[in-house]
Amino acid sequence: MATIYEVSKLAGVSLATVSRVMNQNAYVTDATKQKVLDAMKELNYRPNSAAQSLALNRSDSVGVLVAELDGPFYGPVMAGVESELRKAGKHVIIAAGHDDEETEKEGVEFLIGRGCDALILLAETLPNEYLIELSKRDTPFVMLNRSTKTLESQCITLDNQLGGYLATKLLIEQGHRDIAYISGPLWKHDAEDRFAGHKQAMEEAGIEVDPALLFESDYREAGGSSGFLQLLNSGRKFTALACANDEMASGAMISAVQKGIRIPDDLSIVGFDNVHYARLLTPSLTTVEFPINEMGKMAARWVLKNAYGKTKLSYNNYFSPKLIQRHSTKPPASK
Amino acid sequence: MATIYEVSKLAGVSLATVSRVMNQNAYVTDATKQKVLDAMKELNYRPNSAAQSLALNRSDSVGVLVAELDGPFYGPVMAGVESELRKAGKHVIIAAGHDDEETEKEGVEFLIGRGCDALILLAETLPNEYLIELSKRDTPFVMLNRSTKTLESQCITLDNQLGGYLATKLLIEQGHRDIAYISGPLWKHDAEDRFAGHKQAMEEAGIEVDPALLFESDYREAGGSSGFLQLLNSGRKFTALACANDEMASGAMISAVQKGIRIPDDLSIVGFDNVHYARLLTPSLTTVEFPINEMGKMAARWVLKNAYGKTKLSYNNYFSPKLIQRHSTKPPASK
DNA sequence: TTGTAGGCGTTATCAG
DNA sequence: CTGATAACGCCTACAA
Repeated sequence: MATIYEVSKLAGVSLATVSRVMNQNAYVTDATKQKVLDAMKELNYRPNSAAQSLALNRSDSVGVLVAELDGPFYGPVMAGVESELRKAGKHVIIAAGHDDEETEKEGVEFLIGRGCDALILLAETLPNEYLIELSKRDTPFVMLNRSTKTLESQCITLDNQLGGYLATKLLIEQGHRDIAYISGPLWKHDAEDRFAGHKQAMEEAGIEVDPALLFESDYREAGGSSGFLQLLNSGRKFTALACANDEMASGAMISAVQKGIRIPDDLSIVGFDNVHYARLLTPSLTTVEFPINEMGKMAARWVLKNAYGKTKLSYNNYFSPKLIQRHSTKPPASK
Repeated sequence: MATIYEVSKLAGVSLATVSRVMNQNAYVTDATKQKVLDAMKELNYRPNSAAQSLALNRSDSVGVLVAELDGPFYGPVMAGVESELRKAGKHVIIAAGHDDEETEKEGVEFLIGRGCDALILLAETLPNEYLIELSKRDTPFVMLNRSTKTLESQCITLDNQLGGYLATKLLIEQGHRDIAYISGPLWKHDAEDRFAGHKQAMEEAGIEVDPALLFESDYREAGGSSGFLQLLNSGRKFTALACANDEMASGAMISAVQKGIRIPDDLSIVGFDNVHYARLLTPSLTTVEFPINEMGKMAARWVLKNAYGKTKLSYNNYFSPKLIQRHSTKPPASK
């Protein structure tokens, strides 16, 4: 690979001049500029980014940590981040945290070690203390779907509680009173908030939250299936089921159908996230929209603004969920 | 950030020694080694990877180019690649090509410019000539789901034709004779191959391929919907439909249901890829498995072997598709 | 076993 | 406007 030195020799100028035309940050005669450009073309010159990073103390790459690289939720985040960052000439380095504290920490160190200029973290298991420590180091970072008190300005969040509230409220408005709930792992902040929203809606309607109609699951499809089955076996009747995410809702739906339960006639189901395939289920799933792609873009803009000094950029760091009504919910059959 | 120089000073040794204990590639007294280790800990030292890259001419990162970062197909590829590479201490840099030739080329240059040691390409639009040119440059690369004659050893492929064949053959074996086909964009190699498999099965059964029962679409759900509708409006009867991927199959399925067509009673549908949600559709979708996650891992191993000299590693570069029978297919209703 | 010194490819600060 | 030259942080012969 050609170096800047060879280019300068061929063009008959000094390296400094070559560097100048590359970075267009200083005046160079059109004539010499042309000579340099020609030389670069002829040698098929590409700057060595490691050398640039070293000299500039900046790598033009930002690290993204998500739990998984596949799955209907994380894909759109990365897509949003990448599209926005790429436009700005920045690179995306990705690490998966697999919902494991140790792995997530390793991921962060991995990314920092790689010289990322900033980090975008979608991490559930990292303890607040760790994040606070991290904020004292030199790599700026922004968090998605997580709110840490002392780091508010670095958080891009969705009002999960409102989402949970809207979902259950719809059910109530439709006339349901016996409403079961399958939550995500309650140590996760968003699961906790969504559940709080559910309770809020119930209380507001004067309905007591029956512990027998609650099941704490894992945000996964299989977990939704087994949760539903447990609820069913408990013997307590319910005409509606709210799930803390669409994956569990789809699992529950599959299990319900297998048990001969008709949806929404015998049972209404509402999910959360509005993943891509929610619309494809039969019946199509009523759910709460989580604008995760958009939030990914906002995270990217946060980075552009706060780590790359693009001060003109603006971004949102608070999003509101919206209810998406489809066909998995309807008023309960009158007895 | 502390540098190797500060560590050496604190430990009272030379930089060379520090470097040696870091890289564990030369003998160092246990005593001095300990001193160095202590100093590193105390300063919370992390090597600067840009400097390492510059000195070693190696970045320990590999570039991955896929069409999209979301979607049910690409996620599992990245997950496979990342998991395998991460184990080996390599980083993954991701770029999206968006199925556009110019964007894909930019992506490749972007990745090379970033100093990737190797590339994993899942690119449909890059012309063979470009790839051949690329193979003459210094960054080794492997391609997924694409076979370029002169670059066979760098291709990890699935037998798409066999897959297409299996899908249609199932339909035929079930007694269908009037079989419609919605293909992917035929300029894509895999779409072409899958379609070839379809024709092969038809011919083998002595059934003529009726052009009125073919529709070339775009591999997307909406394309499957509109394709199906066109087929329906053509007036030609068909009792089964093979789609070149699951996304189009799901689109077709949705449209069929909206038209009051029962699946599989009135119409059998088979897809391709076995994406995650194929199982969640109603009825669950019969399809052809594309072990894309596994193939991603293989690509990673190719890189480890061919770009990082891990010669002991072995990998497969040829995969066979398997039919996954579910509930969207059954013998046609007897008239 | 340990230290010295040169080099990796760029950028940036000075002079000129 | 252009050219030396000193960083940037690390690796690796070569010496000691």
